[in-house]
Amino acid sequence: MKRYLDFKAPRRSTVTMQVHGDLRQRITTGALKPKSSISENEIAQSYGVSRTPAREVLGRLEEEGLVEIYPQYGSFIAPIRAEDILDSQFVRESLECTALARAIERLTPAGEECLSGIIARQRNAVSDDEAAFVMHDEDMHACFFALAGHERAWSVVASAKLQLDRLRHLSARSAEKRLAVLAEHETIVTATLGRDAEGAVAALRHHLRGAFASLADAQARYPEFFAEIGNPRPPSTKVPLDRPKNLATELA
Amino acid sequence: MKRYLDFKAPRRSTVTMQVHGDLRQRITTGALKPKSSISENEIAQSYGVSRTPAREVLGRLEEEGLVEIYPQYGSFIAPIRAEDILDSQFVRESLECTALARAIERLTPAGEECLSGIIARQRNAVSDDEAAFVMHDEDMHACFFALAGHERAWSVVASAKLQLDRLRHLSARSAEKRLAVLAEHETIVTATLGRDAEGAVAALRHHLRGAFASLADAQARYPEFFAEIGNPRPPSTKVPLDRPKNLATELA
DNA sequence: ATCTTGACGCTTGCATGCTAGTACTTTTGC
DNA sequence: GCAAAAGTACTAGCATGCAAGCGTCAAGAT
Repeated sequence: MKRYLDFKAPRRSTVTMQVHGDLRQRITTGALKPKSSISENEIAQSYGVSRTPAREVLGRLEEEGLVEIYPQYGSFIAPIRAEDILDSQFVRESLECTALARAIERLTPAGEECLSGIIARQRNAVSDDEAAFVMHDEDMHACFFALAGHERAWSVVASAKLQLDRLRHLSARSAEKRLAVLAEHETIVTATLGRDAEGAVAALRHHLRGAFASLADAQARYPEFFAEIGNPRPPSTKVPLDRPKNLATELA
Repeated sequence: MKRYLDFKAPRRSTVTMQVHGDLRQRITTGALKPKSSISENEIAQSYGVSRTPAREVLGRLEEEGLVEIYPQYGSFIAPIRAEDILDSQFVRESLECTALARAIERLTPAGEECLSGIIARQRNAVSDDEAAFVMHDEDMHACFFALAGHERAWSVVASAKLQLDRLRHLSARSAEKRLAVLAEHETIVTATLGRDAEGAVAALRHHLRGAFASLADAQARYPEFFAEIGNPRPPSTKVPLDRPKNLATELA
């Protein structure tokens, strides 16, 4: 029996990880369209790997809510569900606003500098480098969690954000919109540096809500990407964390 | 190419699901001790299945933070990490308090009855049926999310709760403690039914914090179950959702 | 013309064999 | 005696084969 080593090098990259990351990006960006078919064999062949890692990737994507697997029938890119968008928004807004408030309580000079630096870098990228702009955007949001002393909680938001990102990529992006986003970021950071917790949280909440305001519009423009109403997401492969009872029915 | 069917029966139970659920419970309840070895072959043999589902289960458990996998060396029940406990507590407290506040805004007679029923059933189980007591406990917390209209957000809390549950099972339970928990629940529900959002949230926050107050004590009593300081959880198999940059170092 | 039925192709679930890499043990060289 | 090096037993990552279940569609019965 091997024994646990308290200091152990982290695991290196595997084929499964790489394919998983690539497919996740292609789904969230919309390169792979919702409801389209995606089988184990298809993944295995297109990436030149065997069915084992392909199968594992499908399982991970299903846990993330990006894929639906129907045994003996097929697997599909999950349609976008309005309820998922709303729930993800709820999770993100709640966690991030709480984190920001706590970050302001603990704000140090080093933290101030970190925030200022992110905004400065984002301002540089606003006009021409969209990839860098998005990266700095995420940095700012993650920074709130780091400053709050709960860096790992950001990963929870990042999971919820997957669904929101799918929606975001359905809307056209432009330099004007990036400018507006930057302005909102600056408002948040300015209030944060001024220790104005209430104002900063309000600005953050407004910023986050703007991101998903396009839900109705996207639903109207791309109805084929959305789930039919009354078609709840099928339960995942993982055994449900709570008991299977449906509380909603008890409330009806 | 198969096509997506909007109305499709959910997938049935698989061997992977069953083993996953069983192992998850045995880890969170402490039946499997942190840092102990758990290999693919061991799982496969003890459950009478092949290595494929066993391997898949290990992967899922790793994503949940309950197992650590070291390639070509072995897999182990993850040690309990104080930082994980604190972050999980942060996530749960933030989401659940937000949900409760929103639930009070939307509270209907049916919702009131649902809450009262849960409390009544829990009161019946307080003295002799611990399993039922815990079940009704979870029901109440999940109910807040259902009443808030974000039932799916509860699954996020349930994930975070896994780490907290591991800690909870290190503390002895007794009928007295159950009575205290019931009293706290009653305080929360009474304030909720009275539309006292501030009081209800405060009571809930106090209730949630009591659950993890035993961290220092457990760490002192069972040091062998906890991770050494400065031994961060190794990155999971899944490609990180955020960029690998460590914001904490930038702040130091 | 319509309905039933059965063969077919495709899918995922699971079993198994092989390989490369790890920590540990033994042997070897001095 | 001791350190370095070769050997060993185990691990997880990956490839591949088989089985069971699903929808599809064509052939046949009514």
